[in-house]
Amino acid sequence: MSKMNIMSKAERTRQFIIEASAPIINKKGMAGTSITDIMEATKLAKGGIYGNFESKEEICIESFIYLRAQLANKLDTAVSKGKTAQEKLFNLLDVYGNDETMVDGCPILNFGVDADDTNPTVKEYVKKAIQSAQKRFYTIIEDGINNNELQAEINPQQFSIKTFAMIEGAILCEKISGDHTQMLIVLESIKDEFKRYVR
Amino acid sequence: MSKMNIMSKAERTRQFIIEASAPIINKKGMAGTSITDIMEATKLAKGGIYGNFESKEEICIESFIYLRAQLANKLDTAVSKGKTAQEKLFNLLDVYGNDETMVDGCPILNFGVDADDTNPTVKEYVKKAIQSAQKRFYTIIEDGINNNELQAEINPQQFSIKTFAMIEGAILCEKISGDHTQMLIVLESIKDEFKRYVR
DNA sequence: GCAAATTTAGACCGAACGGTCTAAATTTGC
DNA sequence: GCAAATTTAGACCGTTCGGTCTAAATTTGC
Repeated sequence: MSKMNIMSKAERTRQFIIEASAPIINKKGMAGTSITDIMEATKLAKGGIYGNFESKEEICIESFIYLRAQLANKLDTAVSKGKTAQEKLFNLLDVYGNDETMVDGCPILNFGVDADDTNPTVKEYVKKAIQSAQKRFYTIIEDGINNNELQAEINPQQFSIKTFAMIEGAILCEKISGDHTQMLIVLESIKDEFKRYVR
Repeated sequence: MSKMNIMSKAERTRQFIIEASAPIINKKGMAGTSITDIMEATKLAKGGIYGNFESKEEICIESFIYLRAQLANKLDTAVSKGKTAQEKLFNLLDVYGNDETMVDGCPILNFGVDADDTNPTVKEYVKKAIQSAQKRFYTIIEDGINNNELQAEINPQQFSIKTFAMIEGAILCEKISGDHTQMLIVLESIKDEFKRYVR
């Protein structure tokens, strides 16, 4: 064919399978998602799947990596658009507060709970994802202190751990109760707490 | 036999199956737990299981109800041992902070994430469990205000939502990272925030 | 545009799945 | 302690599971 591409056919198909599978696995869980589900979502036959992945587990792992990267990009972009620590933090929180972002739920929460007692490989990836999500908050605070934008009394470690935990918990409550106001209350109170330390 | 019991044999067996299955389902998830797992844990054959339950789903539902009741009792007991709002809250938080309590993870978190997109019945039970867990915090604060132990500026709704979310998020982080200090940091900062409103 | 290499369809596999059913074992009421 | 009722064991069922394999289709390099 005259069409050319940087990625080989297999690489493109592989990526296509990941993108089609990720939201399903994120929703139904690793054990709850069957190869048949993935076949239906991709309109590929078994050979098309197993020619590109050696196991369902590999698809699950790559799906988490993909979802996590997507979300991290979105969050990093939001942060980078702020100039001050306050702008960065509030932009970041607003992404978490945007309904659209978490339509299928947070992959860290979903894969974390799913893999915790069943899949050490995925668990390790989730662990790294949690660390970098917390670090995103940490860095904003730390920079704010160094800039003299924030009082040195704010504890970046404590703030980042609290904030991340509160958001993940709020995602759970929001999804189960179908009530977005819980997330909004949480985000507002994080902002209020932050403001106490703005000089 | 001469042995008598308030519960019939079937009722006792049913309860035994629930108690044996609940920790497994809490760990491995509903889809991830097979009837064979339950047979092994109970040392019962299929007939012994299906003579007492009409489906795996029913076992899952009853397992959640059981785990939730166990946890609620533990938490309510801790609260009842406090005289002041502060004692009640701190006792409650200390149960969450006790490693032993959540050995297999929080059923609200585990079943919530698991059932969210897959099982509306379980989801509804989790929703009720979240509401009553939040209410436990709410009531402590509300009573504290009415007693004049707390300043009226504390917002019970906001406090209970934040606190519950933070704890659930901390359970996730703790289990994935294997680091109990995150939970301790969260609990300490909840206590610090509370103290700001003590008269 | 053609031959070689890669990729995909789909039949096929054994194992495990949730669930049923009957006969044996056990509990129960008296 | 015995007959009736209940409960349990485990063989059995059809379905679905994850995964393999070969032949056909497609992409690739030249």
